Amino acid sequence: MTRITKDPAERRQELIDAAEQLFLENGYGQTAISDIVKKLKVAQGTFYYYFQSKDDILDAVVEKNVAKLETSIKQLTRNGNEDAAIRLNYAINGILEFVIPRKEVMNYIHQDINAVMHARLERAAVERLIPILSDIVAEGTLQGRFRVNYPSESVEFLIAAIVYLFHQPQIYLDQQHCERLCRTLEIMMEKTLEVNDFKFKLKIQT
Amino acid sequence: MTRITKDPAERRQELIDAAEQLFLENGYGQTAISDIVKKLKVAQGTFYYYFQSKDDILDAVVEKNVAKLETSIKQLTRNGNEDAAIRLNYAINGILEFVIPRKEVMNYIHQDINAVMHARLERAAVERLIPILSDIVAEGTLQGRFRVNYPSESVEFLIAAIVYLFHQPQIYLDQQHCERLCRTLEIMMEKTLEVNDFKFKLKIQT
Amino acid sequence: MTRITKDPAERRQELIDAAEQLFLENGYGQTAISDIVKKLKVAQGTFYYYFQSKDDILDAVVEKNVAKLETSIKQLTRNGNEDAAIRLNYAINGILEFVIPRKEVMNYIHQDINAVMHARLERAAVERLIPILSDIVAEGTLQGRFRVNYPSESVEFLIAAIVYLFHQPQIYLDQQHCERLCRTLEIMMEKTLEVNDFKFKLKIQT
Amino acid sequence: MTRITKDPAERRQELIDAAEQLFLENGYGQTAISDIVKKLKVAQGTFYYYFQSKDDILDAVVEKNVAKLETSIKQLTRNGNEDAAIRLNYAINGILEFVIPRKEVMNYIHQDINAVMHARLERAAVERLIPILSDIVAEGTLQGRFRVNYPSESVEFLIAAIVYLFHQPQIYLDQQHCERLCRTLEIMMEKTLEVNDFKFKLKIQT
DNA sequence: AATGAATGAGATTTCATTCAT
DNA sequence: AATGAATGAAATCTCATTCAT
Repeated sequence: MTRITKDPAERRQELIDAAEQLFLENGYGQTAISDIVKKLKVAQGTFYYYFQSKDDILDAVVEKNVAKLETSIKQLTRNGNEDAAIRLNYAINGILEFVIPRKEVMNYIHQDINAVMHARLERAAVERLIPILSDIVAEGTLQGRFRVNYPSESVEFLIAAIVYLFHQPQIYLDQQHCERLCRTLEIMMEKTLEVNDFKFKLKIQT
Repeated sequence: MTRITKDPAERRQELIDAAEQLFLENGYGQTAISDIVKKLKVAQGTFYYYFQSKDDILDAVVEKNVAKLETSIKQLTRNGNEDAAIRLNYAINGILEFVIPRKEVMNYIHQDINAVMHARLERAAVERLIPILSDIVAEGTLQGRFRVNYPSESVEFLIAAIVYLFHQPQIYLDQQHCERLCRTLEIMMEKTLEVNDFKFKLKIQT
Repeated sequence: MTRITKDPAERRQELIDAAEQLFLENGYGQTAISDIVKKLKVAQGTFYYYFQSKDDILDAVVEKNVAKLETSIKQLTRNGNEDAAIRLNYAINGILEFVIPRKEVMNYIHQDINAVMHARLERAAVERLIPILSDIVAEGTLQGRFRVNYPSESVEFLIAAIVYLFHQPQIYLDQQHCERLCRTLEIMMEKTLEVNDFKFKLKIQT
Repeated sequence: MTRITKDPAERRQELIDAAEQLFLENGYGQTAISDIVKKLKVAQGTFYYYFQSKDDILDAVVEKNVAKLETSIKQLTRNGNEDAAIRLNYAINGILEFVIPRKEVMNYIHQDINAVMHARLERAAVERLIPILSDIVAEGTLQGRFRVNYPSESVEFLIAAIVYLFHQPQIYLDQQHCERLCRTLEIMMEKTLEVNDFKFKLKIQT
């Protein structure tokens, strides 16, 4: 009825934010466009003014998160003068922090309710993180800090490990297991990169 | 319609098989119950005589595959007298063989069309594989074949790596990358388990 | 299909009216949503834009009728200066007129085809009529026009009698029986309310 | 598999009893044939050996109850030498006792979940009770015990009153209201039948 | 008398998307 | 830029009933 006009960019962002929240809470499949517009109290048609389809806004939500993650990790590791091991440690913790969902959110992600969004998010995140971490590892290798034959591929498996953690809902239930996983990953990194005189230190805040 | 009565177990299996194929081809969400029954030329109600819901048959499909995988891996590693490293090598290759989809199937699994089924399958497979591999690694550790602090958790990350491979559609497109990933994983295993005098040898048949 | 947009209130009313007619003709259980929308030549989804469920529109149909009945009876008895007996007589005849279905409709209501709608309608009607009639009887009692110990409960049974008539399909078949029932009810009212110098006069138009 | 043969009459009765209980608990519409046979652990087909349709067994359930009611009331009033007022009093209390559902059952009958069965039961019960009560009232009238113009029709409304009570779920919640309704009905009977030197005494055991 | 697998029509409901305003 | 009523295909699931054994 009364029509509220906003800056298009802002409106678009609002839609993305609302969608993100609902996708997290109820799952992508369980969220209807009508839920999104209801939340913002705009008309159904408004949605389609900004997005071509439901799939389209999922892309936007994913992109938003991945971009944020990318920026954050780049920021943490931007100091090229710093020790590669330290930078890598920063990066991994940055990813963990970002990616391991907060306990509250965890309630929603149970089951495979969000399989669709997860899969999309994961793929995008992996693609964007690989080059960043690869650079660090490659650099560290050049500097003799690491010794590793396939820096890029090793990074892939390192990220795979983090993705795995992300998928384990019981992380929050079993604090000890969580600790052990962190320790294990630290050691695996050490061994894999053959780094000496440095201890990786991972932390998952539950 | 002439009525064809079958042994319930057989009919049930037929339904599971048909569902599996359709889920793979078109995705879980894109497959309707009506597609399944049409394929078998049975009535819609027949489906619901055997399964409570669509979700229910997904469980059955997943269980069928996981059970097959489990059996296969147990079979490959059953010889307790054999060297733990060899048995582990068998196991990993067995999983890879089973889990990395055949090229033809790969066409369908593109995108996240099967995110739901994948997520379910993955979780179940991981749960069932961890104890098997853990046993081997633990044994190998006792025998002094491996040296590893957290056998079980290390196995988890090892499986995470395989899961990662499973998710990479480009494996088939870039043969070289695939090779490098295998080499990398072999080395990581060696280093992580601190195994000497043994070279893991992974193979992904594309 | 060319899209015809209407004032929501109007569209909603159309749906209610169509549903009412179909419920009466074929019974609630026998009426499918698709019948309703077909009748109006609107899409299936349009129904669900206005009502949450089939049950929901039944409520609306019932409410529409009960509200109409209530208004009608209030209207007939609104003159507080009039003799309570006369007002009560008006009310009862008003209810009979409204509630005893027209002969044509009667064809459909045979059997228990409409048990669900009836039950719902009845309950709602009873609840709304009791206070109106109770007021009149209570007033008449105060004025010494009636003598009755439990005005409200007596009204309940009076309404029960009308409900009973409503349930007798043979009323139309046996004109004489119908007459006798009316006479009986008149006398019972007289006796129960101990009203003198007034004869209730009921009429069922068949 | 193992096939248990029973006396047909017994099996039939078991089916009726099981159906009755389920209809009461869950409603006629909500009870599937499969529920009935599951309860008795017989095959689906067995049902159709004894009954033609679901509707058919509803008839049987209704008939069982009505017959029981009829027998019970006839039994209570069989002594033709007794005072007609006393016999009528017996009859009414007998009906109340039979018809007003036990508190436990009441939990299920809420709403219109049982509208179909109720309607059927009611119609049958009314039809069978009218002649019995009419006889008593007619006899009492001949004996000068009652004075009433339309005995049969008066009985109809009397029964209507009881049916009304049967429909009031709140009877159990509001003990006082229940009492008042009984008192009111007693008085209405007295007045309607113009009986002297006798007080009807109704009782609803909650 | 009994079994129980099979039938299949049909019902309700959902929701992404469109479009006239 | 925005509205929101309207669309309609499609999907899941129910269940009374049948019938070969």
